[in-house]
Amino acid sequence: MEKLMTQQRKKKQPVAVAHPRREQLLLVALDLFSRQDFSTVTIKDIAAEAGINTALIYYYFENKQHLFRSALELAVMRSMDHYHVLRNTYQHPAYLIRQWFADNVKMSDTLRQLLKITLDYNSQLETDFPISDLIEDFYREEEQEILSSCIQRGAEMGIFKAVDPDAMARFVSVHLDGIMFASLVRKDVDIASSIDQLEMFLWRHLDYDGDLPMVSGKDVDDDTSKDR
Amino acid sequence: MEKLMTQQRKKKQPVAVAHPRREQLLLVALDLFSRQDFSTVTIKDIAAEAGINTALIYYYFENKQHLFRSALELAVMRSMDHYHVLRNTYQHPAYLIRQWFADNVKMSDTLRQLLKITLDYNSQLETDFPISDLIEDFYREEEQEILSSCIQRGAEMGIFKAVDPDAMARFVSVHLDGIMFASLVRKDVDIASSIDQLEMFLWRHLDYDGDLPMVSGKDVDDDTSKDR
DNA sequence: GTCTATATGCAGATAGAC
DNA sequence: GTCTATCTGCATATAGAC
Repeated sequence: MEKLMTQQRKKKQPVAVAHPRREQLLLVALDLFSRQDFSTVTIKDIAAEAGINTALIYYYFENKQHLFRSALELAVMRSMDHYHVLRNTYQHPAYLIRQWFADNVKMSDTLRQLLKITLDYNSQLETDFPISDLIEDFYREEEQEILSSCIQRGAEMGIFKAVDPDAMARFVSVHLDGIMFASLVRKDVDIASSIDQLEMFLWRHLDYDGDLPMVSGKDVDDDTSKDR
Repeated sequence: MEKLMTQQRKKKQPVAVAHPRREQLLLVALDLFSRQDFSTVTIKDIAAEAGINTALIYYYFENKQHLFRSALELAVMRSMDHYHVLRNTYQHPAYLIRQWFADNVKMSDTLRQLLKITLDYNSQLETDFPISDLIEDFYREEEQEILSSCIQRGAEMGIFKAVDPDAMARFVSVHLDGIMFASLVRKDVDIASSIDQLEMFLWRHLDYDGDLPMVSGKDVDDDTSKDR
């Protein structure tokens, strides 16, 4: 019996959007995997949450690990799509950076999920198929393609002080991870204000007053926000 | 049959040091739990690594979760002891802060373990006995007792610019978490230089040149370093 | 495609000898 | 204290009817 995923594998689009049931399963899995971890989420849980039978999952996915990987792929691709739209919507470095921060606040749930799942994955499936490529892509998009290039362009335009763009981008990105992590393990963390504070720090280090008018009405819509 | 741990529970010192076998098990567990996570580390693994029989673990610990919790307690207490010694060794705010950074580099393995285990714990045992108290203690010691008070004292001495000490301490502490997290999921993270960079940022924000002579020979010894 | 029924294996935990 | 032997339950995964 030729199964579905072998066909999926051949396509260039690994995260299926065409198959509604498959996608539904991915979304359910993503949600569960982000709240608990790989081992505590059972196939039955996922099936129950999706309202289908346990065995059906094995029609759409080879096994639990592949389901997990696919769910993670979906999450990463969504975030990267978002970044991509963001990059193409704003040209001005300061605007783009400011909007990037705002989006991170809006997407904080999704990002926190991603962060937690990534960490799980690392300790669970080290031996198996790699995931690092996905994660590296994600961070490169975020750091190099957005932050670093903005900082560099801003310096060339003369509105930012010249700093090492890569180092600065890395610093901000690492701190953002810290915020997400802290919000997972500590009660008294306010993500929005923490990100605000991070933004202030960045402006200060770029010798930029950051006193931009908020670009309202042009928000890049976060289509994952309806998850909650 | 009255088991051992009931006696342990009565003592004021929950992490046993008196029982060598028990402590050995905790150390082995700590090591394994930090590399994999709660579900993938089996009782058999721990027993095998410790060179004893599976059943013996249940003589020393009620069940797997209690073993896990005890191991985490041990790790937290060790770190807090370390902080405590550090606090009592250096009085000068700038020295203490500088040494705090240096120690974090030296203890980075331990801290990374702690961070990962904490996150695991949160997603595994939410319903069970709480761990938040331990973690909160740990962070308070690190942030409030060391960083925040140093920043404040430095400001009173006139060597640091006056900033909100708690906010600044929080920022540094969160960033440190970010570094540890990043080093877990990304290949190209150099902990030492990342922490160095964080230290630079702090000095800059305190308007302090940070050009202290290194206090050599007075290092607070890290007695957990022999783990590796 | 979706289900029922079931095989398989393994991890956590216990009983009890020594 | 430490072991051998074993129970129990549950999660992944498969076979096969519809």
